[in-house]
Amino acid sequence: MSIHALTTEDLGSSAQRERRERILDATITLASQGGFDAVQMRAVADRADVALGTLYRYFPSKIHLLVTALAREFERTEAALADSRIEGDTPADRVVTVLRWTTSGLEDDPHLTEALTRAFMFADRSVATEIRLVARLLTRIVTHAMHPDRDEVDDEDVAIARVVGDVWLASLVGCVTGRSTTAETVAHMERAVRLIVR
Amino acid sequence: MSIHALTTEDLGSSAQRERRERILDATITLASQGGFDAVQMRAVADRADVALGTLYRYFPSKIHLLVTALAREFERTEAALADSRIEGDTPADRVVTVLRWTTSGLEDDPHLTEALTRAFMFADRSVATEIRLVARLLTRIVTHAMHPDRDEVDDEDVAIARVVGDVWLASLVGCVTGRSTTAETVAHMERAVRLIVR
DNA sequence: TCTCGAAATGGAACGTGTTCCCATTATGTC
DNA sequence: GACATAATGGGAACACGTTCCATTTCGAGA
Repeated sequence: MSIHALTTEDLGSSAQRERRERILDATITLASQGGFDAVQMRAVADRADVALGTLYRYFPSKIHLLVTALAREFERTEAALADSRIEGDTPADRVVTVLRWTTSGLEDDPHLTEALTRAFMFADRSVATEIRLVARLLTRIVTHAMHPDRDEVDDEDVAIARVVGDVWLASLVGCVTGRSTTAETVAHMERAVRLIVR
Repeated sequence: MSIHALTTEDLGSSAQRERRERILDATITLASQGGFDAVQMRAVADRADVALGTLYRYFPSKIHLLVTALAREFERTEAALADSRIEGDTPADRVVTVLRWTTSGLEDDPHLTEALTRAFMFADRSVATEIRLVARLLTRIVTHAMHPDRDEVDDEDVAIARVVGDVWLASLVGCVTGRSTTAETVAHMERAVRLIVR
């Protein structure tokens, strides 16, 4: 397995950018229909109208593919949140709002959630770059909810946001593994946030 | 894949109990030598002197196998902790002590840590029983550190312990995916515990 | 327009988790 | 001890992630 996936900048031609988008679209579609197991590399290649070898040239493994798709979703989420005013008077309230909002999005598409979560959790060191990107996005989403007005945040806030992110991920895993229902997950997250964010 | 793994109670004969233990021992040995990828079902079967079909009769998947092995490790950890006096004057101090202790154990055997963590994180609903067992053990270990004297704990404590467990798991994932070093992980966990446990 | 190197294609092939089958062996009952 | 049943052994077979290669297509520069 090669070390690096092709990043957006590497792709000169627009045909390549389009191929890349088609691949990620196909990934999301399949994931959303049948979850992690349904994202089969041959199926992704077929649906994206791309040869298997090409798929592997763009994304060196199924995990890279899914984690990159997750990063793209997060980027869209962040973009959507950047524009909108977040409900809530205190940082904790706003973080809860964002988590609720995100979680309900996931609830609407449990297969997709399962696929992306499991990929993220199963990743190993070779996916470090993509993982870091996702972690950074998640932290930014949380810190932005805490302080929508600020552009800069201090270390303390980042640490808090990371803990919130940890709880969020662990909660997702709990949901995906059937350890807890969505309602329980939301309640747990809310309780955790009120413990952590003050 | 069948739904249930054979639990200890199901195994009448001592030959069966021994086989089961041999399988789990082989799993730990292989995991500790080469991590998740080295735990290959044929290799486990060979080393445990058991046929592949028998292995699958005892543990319906590689994930069941690894998560069960993790549960056994946790049971031993809990037993070891139950006897010993835990250093620290406050609940937070004691929780930090326990996490440090456990984490250093994992640091000594990074391959094993990687194998067990990734299995736990990759598990799906079919492993719910084993996952729940592990989660219960983890919660008990933390609540016991918080209140070594009490036998009963209230809901609040359980909620707190679950958040701590969440952070611990997310930190492990961070370690395994190469997002953070062991030192960073320990620091992050410690900071989180002091935020959460009061 | 032609040429050349890079990218894409189509498909074979390999490794490992998982399933299946059936002959053999242990286990428990009469 | 003989039998019925279940458990085990041994190994082939299948599925899907991944690799590899021969061939074709594409696109930029002469």
